[in-house]
Amino acid sequence: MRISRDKARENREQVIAAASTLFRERGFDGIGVADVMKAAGFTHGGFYNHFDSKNALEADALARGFAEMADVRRRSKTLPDLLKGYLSSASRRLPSYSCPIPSLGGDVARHSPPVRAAFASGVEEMISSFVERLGEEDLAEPSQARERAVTLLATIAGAMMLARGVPDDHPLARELLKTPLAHALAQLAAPAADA
Amino acid sequence: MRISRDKARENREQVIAAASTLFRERGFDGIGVADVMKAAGFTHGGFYNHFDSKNALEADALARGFAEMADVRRRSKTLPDLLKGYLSSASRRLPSYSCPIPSLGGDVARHSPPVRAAFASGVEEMISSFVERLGEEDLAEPSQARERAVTLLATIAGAMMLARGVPDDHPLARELLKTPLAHALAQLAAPAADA
DNA sequence: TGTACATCAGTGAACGCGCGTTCACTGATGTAC
DNA sequence: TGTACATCAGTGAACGCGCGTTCACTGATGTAC
Repeated sequence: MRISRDKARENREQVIAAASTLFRERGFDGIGVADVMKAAGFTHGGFYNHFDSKNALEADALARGFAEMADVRRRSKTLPDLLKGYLSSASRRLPSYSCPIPSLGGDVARHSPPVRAAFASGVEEMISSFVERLGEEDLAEPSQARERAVTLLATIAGAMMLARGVPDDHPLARELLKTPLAHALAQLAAPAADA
Repeated sequence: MRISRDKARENREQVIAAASTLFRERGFDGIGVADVMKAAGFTHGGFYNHFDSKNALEADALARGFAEMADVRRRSKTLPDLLKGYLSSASRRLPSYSCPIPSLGGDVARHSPPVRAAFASGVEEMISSFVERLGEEDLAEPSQARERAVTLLATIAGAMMLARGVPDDHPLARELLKTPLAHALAQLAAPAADA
């Protein structure tokens, strides 16, 4: 049965949304086209009406993940709040609804150019939004805001990746979230403290 | 043809060594048992004489990667030198011979308990060695050394993961190494600067 | 020390499964008149 | 506005390939006497 153009567009979005959460949870290679289509409520055959390949979906799903993060940022009142959420144990437990960088960043380096381009856009967007926040909230010297933002992203993304890799009951699981968070918050409180 | 016990043990090490570099370069899912055996100079059939499963090899290969990093650390005169090497563009280009965290950390969270246990050991070992260096080289207050080391590892591992994900010719590829490195070095130079 | 036999590391074919992709088909939608 | 036809989103079977794992076999090594 054919579907209306609008409905088809909507269905495509459903597929991307499903892929976005599933990839973050299980990795690009841990989820198949059929799994994604099933999660979106379809059979796998129709996939290629919407996407050229699984690779194309990966790029779209990654971009969607970053777009969701932008929403999360918009909902955070302050940068410190945002950091607390980012490095929370809830976030550690739920990669499907968290930043795509810790879960997919390592894989991205080995994926297709469109995936890497989507990754670069998402990373740049996160850095830019941190720069803006640092300025607005008076948390860094304007001349240092960009440097601060870049390092901050590296720290929180790295911390979450490390915390997720370690077994759930390992003391490091907690330490790898708590310590970098405390350190990041302390840095923001002392904007002129480092060179 | 049967092989001597010593030779067999040596062959096993060859397989682990090959797996260690190949997994870092292409990810656990990007390399098959047959690829690893071929790289080590064998046919794939003998694999199960040495390992219970591919999963078991993954754990051993990860541990080997961390052991190689320990060698690299031993060869670095100072912690700043070590950081420069870690965040060098050569290291970005050669994941096979670099720290397993940026390339495999994200995947580890989705792998078997033995792999995660090996990851936790490797991470703890890196943190401990950083703590030691910070103390020996007088780069941090003893009371803050552990916190510094944890955050430092998160920052450099996150930075390398981000830099590798971005396309090679993207400005972020350079910025994501340079900025966190400068920031880390500045922190070490001012050990008492933050709360 | 020498001999006979059991062991087992490595070989290469084969199995079975999952996955990305293709394809013929269906029938409601969109369009041309 | 109504009718006839073309389009195409979604279905479900099928294809082909790669991969983890198994297995019968080989022949040098290790061992028992």
